[in-house]
Amino acid sequence: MNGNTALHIKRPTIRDVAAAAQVSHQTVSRVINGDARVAVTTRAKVESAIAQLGYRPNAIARSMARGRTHILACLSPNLTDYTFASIIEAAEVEARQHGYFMLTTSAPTASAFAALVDDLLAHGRVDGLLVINPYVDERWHYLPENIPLVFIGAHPRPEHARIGSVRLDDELAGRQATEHLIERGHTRIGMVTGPLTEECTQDRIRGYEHALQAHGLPVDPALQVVGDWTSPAGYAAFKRLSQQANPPTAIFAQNDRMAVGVMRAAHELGWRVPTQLAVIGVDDMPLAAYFAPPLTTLRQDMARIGQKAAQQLIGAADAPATPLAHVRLPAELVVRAST
Amino acid sequence: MNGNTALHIKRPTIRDVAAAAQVSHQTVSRVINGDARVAVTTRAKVESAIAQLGYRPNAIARSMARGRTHILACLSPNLTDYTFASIIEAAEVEARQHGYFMLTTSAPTASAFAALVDDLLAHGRVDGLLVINPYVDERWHYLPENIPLVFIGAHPRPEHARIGSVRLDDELAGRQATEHLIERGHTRIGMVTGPLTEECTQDRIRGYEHALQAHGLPVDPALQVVGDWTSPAGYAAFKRLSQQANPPTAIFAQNDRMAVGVMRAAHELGWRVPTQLAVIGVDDMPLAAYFAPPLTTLRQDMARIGQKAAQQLIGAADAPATPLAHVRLPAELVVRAST
DNA sequence: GTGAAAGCGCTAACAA
DNA sequence: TTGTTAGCGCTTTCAC
Repeated sequence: MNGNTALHIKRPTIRDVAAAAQVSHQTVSRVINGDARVAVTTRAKVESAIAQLGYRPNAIARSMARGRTHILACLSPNLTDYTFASIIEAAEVEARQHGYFMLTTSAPTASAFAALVDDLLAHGRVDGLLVINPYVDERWHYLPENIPLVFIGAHPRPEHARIGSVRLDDELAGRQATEHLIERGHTRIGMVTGPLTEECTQDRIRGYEHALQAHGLPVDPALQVVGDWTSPAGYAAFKRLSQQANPPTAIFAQNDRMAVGVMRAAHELGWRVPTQLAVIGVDDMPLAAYFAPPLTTLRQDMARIGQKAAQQLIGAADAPATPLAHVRLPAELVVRAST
Repeated sequence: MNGNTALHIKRPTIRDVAAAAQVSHQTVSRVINGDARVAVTTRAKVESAIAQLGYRPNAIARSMARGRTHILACLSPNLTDYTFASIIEAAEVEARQHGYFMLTTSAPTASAFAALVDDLLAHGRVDGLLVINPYVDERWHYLPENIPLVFIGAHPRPEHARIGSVRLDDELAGRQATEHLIERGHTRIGMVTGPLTEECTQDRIRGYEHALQAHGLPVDPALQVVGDWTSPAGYAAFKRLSQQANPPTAIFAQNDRMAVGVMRAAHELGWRVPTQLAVIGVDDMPLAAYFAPPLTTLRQDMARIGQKAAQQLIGAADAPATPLAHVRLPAELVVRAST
């Protein structure tokens, strides 16, 4: 058998099996769907015919008849961000264990997102949607209404009822990071944030401010710089912060990439980390331990986030009445050498 | 209109449109498929009915009738490796521009791969397969025969006819890296490789050896250490290489992550980079510029690889007779401060 | 327990 | 140029 002939072999259908087993195609359908109302002997006959012909049910035909595709889609701003990729990978694995496949798509802008949702949904291709960072821009305006939805990394706004969510407990993470720096004796703690429009940015800010207040430390707006999650943003932020009359002795960067940018700027300016400047990030990306010095950070359990999100979505896809939950997972402090 | 009612609205079908426009459903089909044989007036009537009802063709029904799904799948060892993720992202964007969606799946092991292929293919869910790193293990044994296939990162073996491929010109990259170090004056150049079973590892080794020979330098097996693409492997490799009586003054790491591991080990041992040890990697991952010192590397154009691979696969899916090609893309030297 | 009939929404072949 | 008639492979009534 070679590829050429294989291309032209017509796969057996339920009717071929029925003919071989000398039953109706309906009985075959019952067998492959595990229907109890089939005599043992009949079932055996059918099963042997299935094995003999190498029959496999056609997923498209099933989707057609049932009105469900057993395909989920994940809409992410991109696929290359390590946190997104890890979440998607875990979600996909979980989905597959429940008999679902995952279509992954990236939509860098709100309008690309809108087009994507339209394509995906209007055509009835998917049974549910995982949306990573729905509030990263205006994309949430284009959310569909007639399909199960689970957000990752954000809590649905009040107007979005019936949407599940899974995310890091960002406020707690902000508090943990800040308290760790306070415990190390720092009192002037700077912060590099994500974009202010993102909910997790706001939550991490809140955690930071609560921690300072809880320890009787002032909240100085001059110590906060807005970034965009990239290393260059962290780099620029510290160049700015370091010029202050009374510069910070520690930086809480809201993610690892910005933390790395901060360290690079500090290095260029001749500041030693951690003795002259302590730096802490969030995420625990795989290379965190390989910077100079190895980065202290708050580990986010991406695998668990993806898994939980997929579970919720599948629950809702399988049984539309399933109530959706809002899950928050804690971060774990990983102390290395940058603090 | 709220989510609840939307859930129960039955989407209009081709027949609803036909009724509204007072034509046969077949005429509607012709209109939505851009068939020329439709009178202008009829077309206008149909189009306005479509607009009015908000009709959208159902993709599943189309797949059913046409026997094609317009879905491709990408099988990757994982989704989190930056190079894989970039390739997949680009392939997905390209696919979507041609009306295809991309199902992404990760199969860490050969047996997971086999199960996946079986699920995907037997059920007739996809029109083509992108396989990243098919020779990473025994997974290539489980390749399907009756569907267009494109490999990424490896050239199909002779027994796999009719399979396309796209990859980096690994031999050239190995040569470029080595020659760059030679130009810097190094004569004892160590190498940390990927797993020897992978084709790209072998090709990069070949490029390295050719470069040495071309410059009259000896090929010393004691200077080569096998790694597994991870940072810890690079770290361990240099710890070993540094203990030699006559240790190397430069290291060609076959990817950036291992290069970073090498730099970390060197740092711990008190070797200064690049004065006492030059280090070059391959990939140009986004954080390459943020290590200490910033990493010199050979940039791999992942976006282009993914795009080319998707183009080939789509060509083959759209017209099965399309000949498949074997594309090799050159790497680009990016000089930073580690050499 | 089993089978016959109808239909999911669309495309394709053939008529008109 | 348009409409009619058959399916695609399966599930879902509803009989028997």
